[in-house]
Order: sequence, then structure tokens, then C-alpha cells
Amino acid sequence: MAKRVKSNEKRTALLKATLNLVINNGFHDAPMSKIAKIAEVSPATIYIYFENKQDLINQLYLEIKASFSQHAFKNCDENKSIKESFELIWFNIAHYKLQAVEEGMFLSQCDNTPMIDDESRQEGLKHLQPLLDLWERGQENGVIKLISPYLLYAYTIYPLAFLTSMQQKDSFQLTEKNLNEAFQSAWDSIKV
Amino acid sequence: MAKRVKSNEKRTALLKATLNLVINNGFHDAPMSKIAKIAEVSPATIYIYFENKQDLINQLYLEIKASFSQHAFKNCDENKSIKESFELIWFNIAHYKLQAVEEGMFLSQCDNTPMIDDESRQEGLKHLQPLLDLWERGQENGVIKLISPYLLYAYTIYPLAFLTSMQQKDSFQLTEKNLNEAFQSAWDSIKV
Amino acid sequence: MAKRVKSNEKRTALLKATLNLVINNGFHDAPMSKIAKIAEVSPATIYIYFENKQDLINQLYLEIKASFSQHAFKNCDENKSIKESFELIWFNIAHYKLQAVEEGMFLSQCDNTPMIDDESRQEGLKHLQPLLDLWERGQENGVIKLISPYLLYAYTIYPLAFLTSMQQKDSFQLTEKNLNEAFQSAWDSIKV
Amino acid sequence: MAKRVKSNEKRTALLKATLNLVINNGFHDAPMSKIAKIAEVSPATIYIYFENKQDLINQLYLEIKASFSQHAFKNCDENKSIKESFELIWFNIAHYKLQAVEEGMFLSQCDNTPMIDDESRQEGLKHLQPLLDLWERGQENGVIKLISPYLLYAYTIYPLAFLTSMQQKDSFQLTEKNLNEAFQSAWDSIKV
DNA sequence: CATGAATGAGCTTTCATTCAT
DNA sequence: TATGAATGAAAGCTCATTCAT
Repeated sequence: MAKRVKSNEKRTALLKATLNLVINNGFHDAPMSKIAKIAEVSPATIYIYFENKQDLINQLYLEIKASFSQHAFKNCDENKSIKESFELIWFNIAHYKLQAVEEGMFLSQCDNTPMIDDESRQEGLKHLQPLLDLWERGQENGVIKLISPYLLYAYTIYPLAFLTSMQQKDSFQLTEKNLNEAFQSAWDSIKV
Repeated sequence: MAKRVKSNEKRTALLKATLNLVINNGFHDAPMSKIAKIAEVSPATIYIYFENKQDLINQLYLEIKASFSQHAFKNCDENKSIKESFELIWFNIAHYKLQAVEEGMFLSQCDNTPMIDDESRQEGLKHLQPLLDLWERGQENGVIKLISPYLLYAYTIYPLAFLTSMQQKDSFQLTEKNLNEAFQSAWDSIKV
Repeated sequence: MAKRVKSNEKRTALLKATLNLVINNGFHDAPMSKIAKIAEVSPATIYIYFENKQDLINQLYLEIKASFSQHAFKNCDENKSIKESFELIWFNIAHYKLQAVEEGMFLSQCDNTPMIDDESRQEGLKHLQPLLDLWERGQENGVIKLISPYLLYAYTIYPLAFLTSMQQKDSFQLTEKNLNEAFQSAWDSIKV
Repeated sequence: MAKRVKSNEKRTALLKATLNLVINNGFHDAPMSKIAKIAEVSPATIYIYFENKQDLINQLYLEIKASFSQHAFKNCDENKSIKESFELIWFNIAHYKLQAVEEGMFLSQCDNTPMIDDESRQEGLKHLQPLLDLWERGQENGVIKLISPYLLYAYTIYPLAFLTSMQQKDSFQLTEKNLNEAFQSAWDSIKV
């Protein structure tokens, strides 16, 4: 009656291997055979944990999105001022991107290529709601410009993708000083 | 007296077909056979104009980068003020991204995946030099913050990629009003 | 004192599932995993009851052949005339094919594809012996043509496979009337 | 402007290889790789001539059905009597089955397994129309029993499949004598 | 220059079977 | 006995590229 149990270790190893390959080689040139080899399982084993390649990618995306937002809203506190709250979230995101570099790059790839199901993409959007709520409050209180949340995002969060990506490729270093300057620019661009 | 027999029409058709497929299907799922079909030539013909698939992509990238910078620096005038010059370039770029949507999306994909040779990427960077020069002058004149050009780029030009991409996918509309607000945010983020 | 622990229910369920899949999907597209699922057991369990897939198919074949002949010679009676005996057997077979449609189709498939071991096929042939004996007696008595038993079989029993198969696929209906006409044709073809 | 031309030889070789494998190994165990090897082409080449495996099988089926009916109605002549016409067609079919053994076996397999599209099967049925017409005329003239054409077919043509199949497997020989006896049985079973 | 046929290598996925419990 | 996980091998099929004309 006993049986071997589906090990979460293998699932995790597969997701990690996929992440690794996709960000280094691109979604093309990330064949299932290589994923299996890196995760040290048989190719057939992938299909025990995931329906197919698309499902594997989708699940990876959603898992990373979830871990991202978990970090983004860490230590949030209703008593802080709008600016303080925003600063906290901004630095949370910045630190996440600096620390979880591969995850950040993967999200960037997903956001700029048609490799993710529309469904999963929609699902991934939900995670940002608290930030949108904060902005709305800021606008009601007159501390944040009355412009579209798309603009607010584009000028505060989105630039981080470029900066971390550059740090990855180039000699540019996101030092503590740079980071503070970056936050200042973000805030300057949306504050009233 | 030498006849240029290689028809530039076919080359152009191939580049256009590639652009089309890559932004709609992704770099994966943009096979040479489909490119050929859309361009209405034989697969073998591709190899008359391009060394291989990578070369095709690289040339497409460089061509788009060139057309991009051609638009970006249109009507530039040494006599304008720093802000006026920047405003001109910013709106040039914005209008290019709005008008040449596919090209913009392609560049976004290239910037976020390992589908372009490092060599071609390096080559593509050169095109921005005039903007970097402008910023340097602005910093010398004390009108632009003394921060890394990477930051200046991240907070002024890079957000446009997000906005045009959202306009493509979502209900968000880059109206004239939005566009002016966007410029204001860009300028606010880097002006002293 | 030895306990027969191998549940015959599971064996039967497996044979039934196999029959079901093979006649609906064909021998190709009747994977062990599906068989297991339909029989509501684990794939591994199959190998407790059968050596391998071929053995499973072979056993199914022999079991059906046995049940077939059991029906075919039901109520046989030495005192009947040749024609009466033949008529009894013929209708026995006809009714079996009409009632056990899946089994009949399976035998048809087996007889026309190389999915059965030669050994099992040889084994399955034995079951018809009583009919062959009857024919021999009929020939000695001068009521049945002096032709090869292969011909006798081809013109009396074999056509039933076609008729039941057509009834399965088409609008053709094997009514009582049709059935009697069929028997008449069978008898006409071999009677002296 | 010139190009290599799709060679019908390769298509034919592929069909022949498929026929060969299917009747010897069954539809299962007739992998594309083996088909390619026997036809002496690359596996990829198959897909130039056929959409996929199912299409390959379907086309083979239809081609054989066509060649079958071409033989079946050879030398047909409106002036012959019903019986003479039937006799001609019957022996045409018999001779075809004896001479084109592989083709006959393939048709038998197709008729008894779910390996052919319903569409192709329907298409293949058309070929028998002239025989059905003959039977109808025979019934109007009172020389053929007033029974369903399904019965007529089951008791005249269908038995040939069994006989040729037995000849293939066993020691049974379809000699000239056997053949004449077979025809006699066929005729006896349907004549008034 | 231009082509459609041709292909070896490699892709995603499935399969019959075994493993570990 | 019975299981679901696990797997190497192989399936059908596609791809970037070359061939032959």
C-alpha cells in the first residue's frame, strides 16, 4: 500500500534549473533535456511535476511573482506616512532585485516576450495591488501627482529593472549611493 | 559596372517578416521556414542575404537601432537650451515608440533576453552618444543632477518602453495629456 | 492453507480495460497507463498479474477464445441431425457475436493484425475442433460439400464477423429476419 | 530559378515501406524512423510528402483501395449476363488478393482496427458501387436473393479475405480447384 | 540569384517497465 | 500485494541549414 512520495525537492530543482537556463540561454535554447540534466532527473520525470513545458514556465513565473511581492511588502505598516511607506516598498523591491538577480531577470524576460500565457500574466498582476492602493491614498492626500498608476509605476519601479540588468552586464555598480540617488529620482518624478 | 543583383526588396521583406514573427511569437517559435513564408521567398534564399539566423537577428537589431537614433536626434539644434534639447529628444523618442510599435517591442525583447550577440549589443549602444553628451553638458551647467548616466537613462528614456508596451497590451492609452505628464515626470526626476 | 491473495477482481478489471481500449483506440494507443487508469489500479499492479503487455494481450485473447467456444457449442447434442447441429452452432456463434460485441471485435482485430503471439494463436485454434468434426461427419454422410474446412469456415462462420462489425459501424441492422437469411446463405454455400 | 523536384519515387518508396512494416509488425511497431530507413530517406523527408503519420496511413489506404477497385472491375462488359458479370468481378478480386497479398492484408487490417480516419474509410467505400449496382440488377431480374447488400458482400467477397489470409499463414493452398469451389459457394449463397 | 527538396540533429513528449516503500 | 514515483529508450515531429538544379 506504500509508495514513493512526490518529492518537492525535485520540483524545486526543476524550477531552479529552468530559471537558470532561461536567463542564461533564453527561452529558446532551454530544452527539457538540459533542464532535466541540470536538475539531475530523467526527462520523463519533468512530466510528473508539470503538464508540459509551458506549464513549467507558467508555474515558475507565478512562483517568482509571489516571492517578489512577499518581499516587496515586508514590514509594511499602516502608521507610516505615504512617503515612508513608499520608500520602504521601493527599497524592498530594490533589495529583492539586487539579491534575487536571476528571478528579477526572469520577470523582465517574461514581461517583454510572449513566453507566458496571458492567463498566468493576468494572475501575476494581482500581486501589486497594495502599492496601487498606497498611491491612491497618496493622491487623495495631495502628496502624489494625479497621474495614471501606469506612469507612477513606469517612473518608480520599472527603472529598477534597467539598473539591475545593467549591473549584471556592465561595469555599472548599484552602490548604496547610487541606490539613494535612484530613490530620490523616483520620488521626484511622482511627488507633487 | 558591377551589377548589384541582390534585391534589397527581399532583404527588407525578410527583416520585416522576422520582426513580425519575433514580436508576435517570441524568438522561440520564429523558425526560418515561417520567416521565409511570410517574406514570400524560399528558406534557402535567406542564406543569400544573411549568414545564419543569428546574423539575421543581429542585422535586424542594428537596423532598428539605427532608425531609432535617426528619429531620436531629428531637428536637434545646438542653439537650444539644455531642457529644450532634452525635451525635443524625449518627444522624438516617444513619438518613435508610438509610431514604430513593433520596432520598439523588438528592442525591448532584445534588451531583456540573450538573443543578441554581445558584439551587436555593444555596437547598438553607440547610437545614444549625443544624448549622453547633452546630459554631460547639462550637468556642467548645473541643470541636471550629478548622477550616473545609467540613472538618467533609467528615469527618462527607459520608462517609455513600459508605457508603450502597456498601451499595446492593455486599456492604458498614451494620450497627449499622458505624454506631457510623462515628460514632466522624466524631467522632474533628473533636473536639479 | 495457502491464501490466494491475488485478487481476481483486479485481473478481470485489467482484462476488461484492455479489451475496452484496444477495440476503441486500437492496439497502438492502448498504453499500460491508460489500462491501469480504467481498471483503477496502479500501472505497477499490472505486472503482478501479467508478465508484460504481450502476456496481457495473449491472456485476453485466450480467455475470449475460450468463452467464445463455450458459447458456440452450448446445448450440442449427438442425436441431432447434421444440419440441425450445424444450425445450433451457427446461431450460438451469431448470438454470441451479437451479445458480446466487444469480444467479437477483439477477435477480429487479433485475426487481422500481428498483435498475437503465434503460440497463442495456435492455442486459440483448438477451440473449433468440434465444428470441424461435425463437418467431417457431414461430408461422410454426403450432406456437406467435399471442400476444405477452410472454405467451409470462410463461407459460414467468417461472414458473421463482417455483419456484426457493420452493425457496429453503420445503419445496417442484424434483425431476426436478416439473421435467418444469413443462415440460409451460409447453409446454401456448403450443403450438397 | 530551378529546384529539385518532389520525386514520386520517394513517395512511392515511403508508401511501400509503410505497407511492408504495417502488415509485418502491425500499426504499432511501425515507427516513422523504421519507415524512413526502409525507404532509404531521412525521417524528416517523410513530412515533405505526408502531413503526419495518420495522413501517410490514410493515403496508403486510399491508394490501395483505388488499385483494388481498378482490378476488380477490369474487363467488365454490359452485355454479359448477371452471373457472368459477377463471376468476372469475383475472380478479378480473388486474383488481386492472391497477387497483391500485402495490399490485401493491409486492407483487412484497416477494416478491422481503428487505424483509419472515418473520413478516409467513407471515401474508400465508394469504390464498390459498380458491384452494388450489379447486385441490384440481379435482384430485379430475379437471379439474386432479395437480401441486404451487406449479406451479399459478407457471403461472396468477404470470405476471400479469410482464405488469402490463411494461405499466408498456414499450409492451406488456394489452388485453382479450391478457387473454383470457393466461387461455387459464393454463388450458391446468393443465387435464387 | 533563387529555389524547393532534403537532411541530421535535436525537440517535446510518451511509453513499458522498475523502484522503493 | 499494491502503489505512485521514477526512468531510459524511443516515439512523432520540427528545425536551421545545405543540396542540386
